[in-house]
Amino acid sequence: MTEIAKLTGVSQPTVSRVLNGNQAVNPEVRERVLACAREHNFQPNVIARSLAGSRTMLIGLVFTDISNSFFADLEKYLEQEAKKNGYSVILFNSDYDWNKEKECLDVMRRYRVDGLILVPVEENSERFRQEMQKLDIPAVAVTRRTEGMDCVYVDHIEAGGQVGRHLQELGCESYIFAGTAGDGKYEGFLDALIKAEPDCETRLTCIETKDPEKIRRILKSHFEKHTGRTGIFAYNDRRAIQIHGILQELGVEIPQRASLVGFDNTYTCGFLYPGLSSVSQPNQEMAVKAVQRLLWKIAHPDAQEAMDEAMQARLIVRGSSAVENR
Amino acid sequence: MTEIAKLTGVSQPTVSRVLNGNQAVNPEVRERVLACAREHNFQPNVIARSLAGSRTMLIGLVFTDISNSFFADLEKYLEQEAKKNGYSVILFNSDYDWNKEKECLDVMRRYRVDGLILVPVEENSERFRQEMQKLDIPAVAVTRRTEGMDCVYVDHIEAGGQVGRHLQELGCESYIFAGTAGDGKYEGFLDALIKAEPDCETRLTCIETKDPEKIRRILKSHFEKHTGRTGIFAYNDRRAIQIHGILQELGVEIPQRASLVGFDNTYTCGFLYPGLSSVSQPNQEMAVKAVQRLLWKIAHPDAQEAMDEAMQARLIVRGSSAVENR
DNA sequence: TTGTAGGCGTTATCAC
DNA sequence: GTGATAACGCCTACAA
Repeated sequence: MTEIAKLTGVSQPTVSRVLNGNQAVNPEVRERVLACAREHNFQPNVIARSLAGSRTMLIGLVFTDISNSFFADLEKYLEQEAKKNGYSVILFNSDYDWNKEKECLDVMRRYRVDGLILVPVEENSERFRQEMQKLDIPAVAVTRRTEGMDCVYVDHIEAGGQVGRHLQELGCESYIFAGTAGDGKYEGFLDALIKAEPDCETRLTCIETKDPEKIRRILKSHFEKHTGRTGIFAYNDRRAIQIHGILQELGVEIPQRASLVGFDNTYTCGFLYPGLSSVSQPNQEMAVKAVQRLLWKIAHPDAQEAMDEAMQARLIVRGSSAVENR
Repeated sequence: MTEIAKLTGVSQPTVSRVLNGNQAVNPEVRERVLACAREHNFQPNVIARSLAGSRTMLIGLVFTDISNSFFADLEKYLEQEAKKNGYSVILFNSDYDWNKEKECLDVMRRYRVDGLILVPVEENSERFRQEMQKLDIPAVAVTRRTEGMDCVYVDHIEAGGQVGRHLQELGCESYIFAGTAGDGKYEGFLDALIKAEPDCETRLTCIETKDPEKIRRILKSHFEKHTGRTGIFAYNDRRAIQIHGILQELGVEIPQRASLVGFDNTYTCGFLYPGLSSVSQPNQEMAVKAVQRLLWKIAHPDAQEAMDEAMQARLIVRGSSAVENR
């Protein structure tokens, strides 16, 4: 800037004013300065700007694992929305590790990011709450409901319910849930089933392991015992795709004997055969909402109430749980 | 820092020296300062540090599309390696759009990133070369070979060759390549085929479209006409998975009538049935190499020669192109 | 409308 | 060893 000031024969602050366009300057001077800046492809030093002003125009992103395509997708939309508002994103993975997450947060603090969007590892632990308090940076949690903190997420319980009702309509005789039993998806799923069949819990198996070999054995013995239709709900597409493959390998007909539903509606769902039914999360909307809320919090630092609004997921039915397939 | 200085009764620069640990300070003072810093959970302002010193400790990452799981995976390793060396990453997507890429680069310049790792949209265009020159930031291209610029990438031609030879060994009567004909993968694939069967080009079909319906029609008519074994090579797993599904839908036996090979070896490959053969890129090694090279360039700003080292891909054979499957 | 002065939180360069 | 003091590149008064 100083250089441009010299070249155009004005003072450095004037250059600043022209480039930021917020204050009145002589049109003639403005043109001269702009031309010079363009000519030299001047890019303002945002580092200096950050130091002088009070904003860094940085949004910190902390994911558990960006190589999960669901998060990768989300990050794209977050970045998009951030950029639209003049912000850039700085990104870290916590690897589902609380200590790494803590480290990430420290680094964010060092960078004096204006705001934080994160997928908390321990969304409701006390130490997480304390850490966030100590950090004192406007933050929004995504994907997970976080008590006492702004968050946007889809209602897993409700989504699980949708899946439960859907599989029930198909006339399943037994059910399998692949994932953690403590999950909201499980809860909603089970609740929906119980509502219509109070005794169904006896016909519901939960596969918690991730080991493909174990999953294979469990499924094999299950389908040897059960001849009727089984409704399977996997807590994410990755797991669902895995099960999809195992079922094919075992020669279990999809959807006739096994009706399968995944979660996240990743692009692969439509590519499989039969297509994988899956619960679609409103990714882009979540991203937009999270960024908007964050910007609002940045603008209103002493707002009290935390936003806690569940978004609706939508079940996309494909071949793997088609109602009729004859 | 100033505050800590006051609290401990030393000067601010001394605090700086203690915290950076590079200069000699009185051990007693050191302890006092460290304790105070810990107590207040002091996080140095890297923005100020960047402005004062000459390094931002930021590495800019420009991807074409991080929602592609191959890139997402790569970014994880890049970030990991960067962090290991004290760097943080700031991330942008170019969306395969040259103008957006240019914008990203400008923003990187504004942030005065110390170095740049990018997946260029137009790896060999003149305007890209000029832009990089103008930018004048140490940079390394990943994934794509880039004339005159440091780059780490896998040798697509060689990889295509591996696939060609593999499919040939299976005794295929015709071949399909799904992807852009100009690609290195295609080139190597074709070369390998021609080497053994000079006339094979007449039996090679190229599917360039991305439209699933069109792909479906082409495959359908192909397998109506050809009864022998067809070797199919898709330029990435995404496309391969799509074809995998279509083949199943059409009732074409894999691998007996259609032997399928993808590219990237994403996690889904092992989950499909039959498992999808795929070319595995050494993701982590590429990431490490890229970061290391970048750090080296940052340390040696006026090094002349560009590194241009191709890495080896490795074909992972699974059920979709199993040699025998009876 | 414009220039001058001071400061943002560090690092770097001096003397002491 | 340590404390002044001057940058770093910009923004925000304030004064002219």
